Amino acid sequence: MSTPLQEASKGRRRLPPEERRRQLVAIGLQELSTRPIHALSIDRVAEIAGISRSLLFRYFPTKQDFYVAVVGAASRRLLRAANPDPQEQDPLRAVLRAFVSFIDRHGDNYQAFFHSGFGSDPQIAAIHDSMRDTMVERVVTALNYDDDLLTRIRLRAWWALVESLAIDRFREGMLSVDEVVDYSAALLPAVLNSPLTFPESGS
Amino acid sequence: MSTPLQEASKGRRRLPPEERRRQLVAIGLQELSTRPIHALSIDRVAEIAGISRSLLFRYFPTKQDFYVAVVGAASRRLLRAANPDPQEQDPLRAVLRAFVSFIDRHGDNYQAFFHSGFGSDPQIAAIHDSMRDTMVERVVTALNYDDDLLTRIRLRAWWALVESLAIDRFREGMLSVDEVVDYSAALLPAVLNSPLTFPESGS
DNA sequence: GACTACAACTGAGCAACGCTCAGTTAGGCT
DNA sequence: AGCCTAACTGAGCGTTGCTCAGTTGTAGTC
Repeated sequence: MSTPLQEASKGRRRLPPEERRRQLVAIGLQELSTRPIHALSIDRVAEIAGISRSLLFRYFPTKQDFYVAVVGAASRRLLRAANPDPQEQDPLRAVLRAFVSFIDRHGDNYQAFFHSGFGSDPQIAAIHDSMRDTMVERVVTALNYDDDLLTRIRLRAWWALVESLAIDRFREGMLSVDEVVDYSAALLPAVLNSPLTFPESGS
Repeated sequence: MSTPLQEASKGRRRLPPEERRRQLVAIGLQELSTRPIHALSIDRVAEIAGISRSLLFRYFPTKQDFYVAVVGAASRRLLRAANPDPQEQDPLRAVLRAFVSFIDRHGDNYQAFFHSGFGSDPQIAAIHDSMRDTMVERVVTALNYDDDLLTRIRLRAWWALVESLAIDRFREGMLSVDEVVDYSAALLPAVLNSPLTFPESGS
């Protein structure tokens, strides 16, 4: 859209670094949504960008660096796009609706980047975890809740449930966004209040 | 243990194909639990096994084939190891306890193979999905439940919650297996009975 | 508008990779 | 002993990730 991936035929070269970097990451975003990393060569990225492989290594000294940058960008894009609408009355529903409707629009990409299983790549797993934590953080904020570790564990589990619902909704296409939002919100009290440990501090 | 990964120094060669295959998969299982595929070379596997790269390609015509075989084996191992104890009174709790305590014993491996995020490798994603479906199937069987699509979606979501709990328990180490089992079981009725769609067939 | 200087860029090339194929040899059979 | 199947190897091809010495576009000065 705003940044063309391929140079115009006779097109300009010698972009400012920031712009080139963005172009390369954009290409990675596009390519890695259909292919795993080990099936994407640096040569292919360079060819699409219309530059030499060497230049790519100036921006990303290692293929892994490129990979991490692309996945980080995907994560940031999700967090930006799934930002809750501050206008909405119910802040919890706002977070949920933002996320579920993001999956509605970009479900295939989301699955490719964050739900396909597998990897055991620590850097990538860290990005994934941090993304999930940010979403949970938003829920905590929306709820004005204490966030001790146990509550965090409950909320992470609940969020995994929400994620599964959002993806199944996208795949099966038989539930509305509102149904998923309402159902998820309805389950939250049970998740937060069902007893988990026997000798709790408070209560 | 039963199958040594490395040949004994002066050791025998020329294994029967089935045994060699098992050895290679075992090596893959071990290596891929710490490293992503694109960081594991066929040369390394061959070297550990004490054979030439060429031989490996007789068993697995493609690195991807090898990868798929290893992941499939990991999946089968999980399903076998997390089999519910038929002795147990409560069949639902049996499934849960089997799974949670499997994670307890092999959490790091499970994370590496099935929870690290990422991939967008269709064959791998298919194995992951099928594994999760099998676990949900066991729950359906344990409950003697109708399994229409909507119930499946609910159960898959609930299972995602259970998975998250089991992994967090493993990572944080502050919950007992029983606490996670009881909590998960306690949440199931709410998951199954909270309204999801407005015009349901029954009720 | 030519000169300079910096930095965006390239091309040739290396080691390691996935993968192939024409062979070699171990080991069970008669 | 000799044979014959098939488990195995080694040399080698194209491609990959990555390096480095060099080239060239372009912004700033005069």
